[in-house]
Amino acid sequence: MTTTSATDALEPMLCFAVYSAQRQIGQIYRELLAPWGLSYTQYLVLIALWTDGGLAVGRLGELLGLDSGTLSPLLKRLEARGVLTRVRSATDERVVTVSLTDAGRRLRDELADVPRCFGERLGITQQFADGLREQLKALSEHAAPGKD
Amino acid sequence: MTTTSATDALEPMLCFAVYSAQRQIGQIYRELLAPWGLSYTQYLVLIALWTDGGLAVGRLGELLGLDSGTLSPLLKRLEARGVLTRVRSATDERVVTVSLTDAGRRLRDELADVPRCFGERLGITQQFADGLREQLKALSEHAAPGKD
DNA sequence: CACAATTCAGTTGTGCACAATCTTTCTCTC
DNA sequence: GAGAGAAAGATTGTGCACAACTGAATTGTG
Repeated sequence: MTTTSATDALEPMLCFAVYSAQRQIGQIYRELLAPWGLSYTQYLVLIALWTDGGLAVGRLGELLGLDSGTLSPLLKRLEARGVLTRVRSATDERVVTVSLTDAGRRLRDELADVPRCFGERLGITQQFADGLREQLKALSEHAAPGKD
Repeated sequence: MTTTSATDALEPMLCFAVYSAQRQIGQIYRELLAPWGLSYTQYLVLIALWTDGGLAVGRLGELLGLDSGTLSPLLKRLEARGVLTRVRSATDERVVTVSLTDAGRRLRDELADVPRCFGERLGITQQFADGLREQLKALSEHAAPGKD
C-alpha cells in the first residue's frame, strides 16, 4: 500500500497550494462576473477606479502590481466597452489618465453583491479569511525583491 | 487626512492577497527556472512525472487541476524539447501516455536545489509554510464545486 | 450486432502575465 | 536651449488558463 503517487509530491508544496487556490478563486469570480462579461483583473481595475477616480495607468499598475503590457490592452477593452475613458494628460503628455464613465460608475452598484457572494461561495469565517490574508501578506513581504 | 485610496479597497480582499502572492511566487520560480527555460507549470508536470512515470494526459490533468486545453500544447512543447514522449496507448487509442525521456529524468537531479532555493527566497519557516498550506487546502476544499 | 452516449485528447479563440523593445515626452545638466 | 538620460505608456511575442468545440475511440444498451 501507500505507493508513492504524484499527489504526494505536489501536495506538500506551498507554491502548489497557492497556485491551486488562486485558480479556484479565479473560477468562482469567473462565474460571479460572467453576467457582466468581466474578468477578475478587469474587476480589480474597477475596484481601484471606484475608489480613486482618474488614475494614471502607471499608478494603477502600482496598485495592482501589473505593468503596461498587461494593463494597456485590458484598459483598451474596457474603454471599447464604454466603461472607462483613457485621456492623455494635458500637463504631461506621457501620462494617460483612466476615468470611469457613468456606465462604469453604475457597475459599482450592480456588482455590489459580488464580495458577499464570493464569501458565501468560499464558506469560511471572516476570522479565517483575515488570518489567511495576513499570512499571505507576510509571505508577499518576505518574497518582495527588496530592491537593493 | 487618511484620504481613502484604492489601496484600502484592495488590501482587505483575501482574493487579492492570494492573487498577489501567486504572482510573486511565479516570479521567483521564473527566475529559478530561467536557466532551464522552464515555466512553473512545466516544472509541476515534471514533478508529477518524476514520481509517477507514464501518466495519461487525463490523469496528469487531474493531479494538477488542468484540462487538455492547457496540457496538450504544454506537453507538445516539452516533447519538442526532448524532455518527454507522448505515446498513444495500444489498448485504448483515446489515451495518450506521457513518459519522461532520459533527458527528462536527468532534470530531476539538475533541479534538485530548486525547492531549497525557493524556500530561501521566501525566507519563512517550515512551520509557517505548513500552516499556510493547510489553510489554503481548507480554503480549496470549501471552494470546491462539490459536484452535485 | 447496431448505434447512442460517453470518454479522451486535441484545437480554436479569448484574455491575462510578463519580458523585451519602441516611441514619445519630459527633465536635467551643461 | 541643446542633447543625454529617464520616464510613461504602447507594442510584440511567448506561454498559461479556460471555455467551447471537434474527432476519434470506446462503452453500454437494446
